[in-house]
Amino acid sequence: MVTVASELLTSRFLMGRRRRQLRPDELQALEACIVDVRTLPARTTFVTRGEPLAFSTLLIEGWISRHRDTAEGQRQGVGLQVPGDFVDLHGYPLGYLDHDLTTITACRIGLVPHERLSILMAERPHLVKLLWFSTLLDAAMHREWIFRIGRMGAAPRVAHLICELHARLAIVGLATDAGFDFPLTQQDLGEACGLTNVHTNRVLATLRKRGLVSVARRRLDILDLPGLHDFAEFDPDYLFLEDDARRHSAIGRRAEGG
Amino acid sequence: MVTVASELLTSRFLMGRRRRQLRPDELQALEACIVDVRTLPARTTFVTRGEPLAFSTLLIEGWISRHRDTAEGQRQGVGLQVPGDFVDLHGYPLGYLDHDLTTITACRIGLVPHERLSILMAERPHLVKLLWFSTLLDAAMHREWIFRIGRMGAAPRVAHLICELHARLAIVGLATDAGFDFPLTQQDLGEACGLTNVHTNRVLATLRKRGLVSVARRRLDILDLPGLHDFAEFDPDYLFLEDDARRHSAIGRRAEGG
DNA sequence: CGATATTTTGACATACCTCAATGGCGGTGG
DNA sequence: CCACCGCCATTGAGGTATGTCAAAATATCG
Repeated sequence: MVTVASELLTSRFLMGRRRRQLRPDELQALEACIVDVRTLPARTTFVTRGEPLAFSTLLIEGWISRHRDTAEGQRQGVGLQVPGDFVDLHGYPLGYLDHDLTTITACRIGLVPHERLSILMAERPHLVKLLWFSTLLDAAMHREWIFRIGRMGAAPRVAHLICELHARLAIVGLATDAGFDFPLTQQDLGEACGLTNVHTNRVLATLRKRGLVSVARRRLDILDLPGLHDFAEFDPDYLFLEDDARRHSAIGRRAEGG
Repeated sequence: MVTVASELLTSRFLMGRRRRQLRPDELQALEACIVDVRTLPARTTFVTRGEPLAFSTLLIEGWISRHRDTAEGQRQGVGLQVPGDFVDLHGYPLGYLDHDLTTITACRIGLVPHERLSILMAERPHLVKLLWFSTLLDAAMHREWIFRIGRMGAAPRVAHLICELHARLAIVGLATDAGFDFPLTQQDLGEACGLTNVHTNRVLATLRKRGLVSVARRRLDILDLPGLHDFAEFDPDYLFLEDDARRHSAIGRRAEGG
């Protein structure tokens, strides 16, 4: 388990995106909005569709799934959240969510009352623009997911999600180009890709045979990152990474004419 | 063609959602942000992925598609915009878009410079929260699209999109429970649903045979709205409609215990 | 009224799903 | 430390929804 360098609960928020635009006083103001820190066990649904919300949740440690379920018990993932994500900030302007939030691993979360956000709205327009920006990152990822599920075959689809998770974890210091801790079951992965667990299993077998990635024992090993990016036709423009974050690893090299 | 009652270019913005929260002075302030009105011909791409943006676009009349294209020329729709939608307001916090914007019909659009939005940020926090809200509606629709494409069969999938468009057009006065003008080709519809045009054609045939909807000559006739909602398992919670808008037609009746 | 885009139909291919059984790993308690 | 139990991963056989390719019919536009 990697230790966070800074003491701040918000230390990973917007890391690798527009964090440099966060002035120290703004960061302090945001940090001060976190009135409580809680630990949730794995596989716990803590926000349900339609429930009125008075708090938003900053994810400090752990993984969270956003999902919608059918009456027949089928589940479609609509997002995956990793440390640094302001999981349900959109609950503040919306008032309730259209989907559920469930922990995948045990999680540490910070609670931010909506009244505090209203104070920021009035007093800190520049910070608010960054908060707004962070909710739009989710929307951009949603669009990529629509594209992925709508037009890509199963194997590149899974590969693409792995590329996305790698890029997002890398910028918050939780992945290297060699791999990362990976708590998703094949069931979870399938739910995020619109696939059954059985077919997800077969896809992972082909990705391993192709020498791209290997998933085992809650760990994902990247065998060939450029090959994986090619196979998935991964272009990280939609993640709105800072230039620095893109140069630090193979992420985004393709766009720079490699 | 329906005539807009009010003279305001923004008259349909947030109509049926939280428009009542827009105070008259806020509406005026927003209207004053529109520095230019233009007409675009049908089938014109006017914003491309990655291009730096200095304006956002309010759609006054016409239909617009948001989409991502593959290298091989396949297209996946990631959103459809109808009058009243602030099409690329998210370009303001993001700086550029991750997708393209293309007109489907000829369109009237209002241009809003980002500097004007920055002034609103500083001076009108309450209005900004409503603008933020409106961008999150897109995100909520994206999530529903992920669900639709990931877990529903082709026929309910198309039916669900039709339900969504009906609900959205109804609240801005462009649809009745009998139907609405429908400029999408079967190709367009397929692109929005992750289907081929051939299969979309077959799906529309079955929806007609089931007595649900009939699409012909740029017009969509609803034959059985409750039946359509049932078939699509349509629940409009994700559209964040005002209570009034939900009571005015069959939209949302199901949620009220019908 | 001709040209072009769109819709419709058919035959065939295939990617993914379903159901079902087996195998392996990890945690828990004796 | 070992044995058990439950979850998760893996494999197989067979079905089906949707895609592909191609041609004909029909609408739309200039």
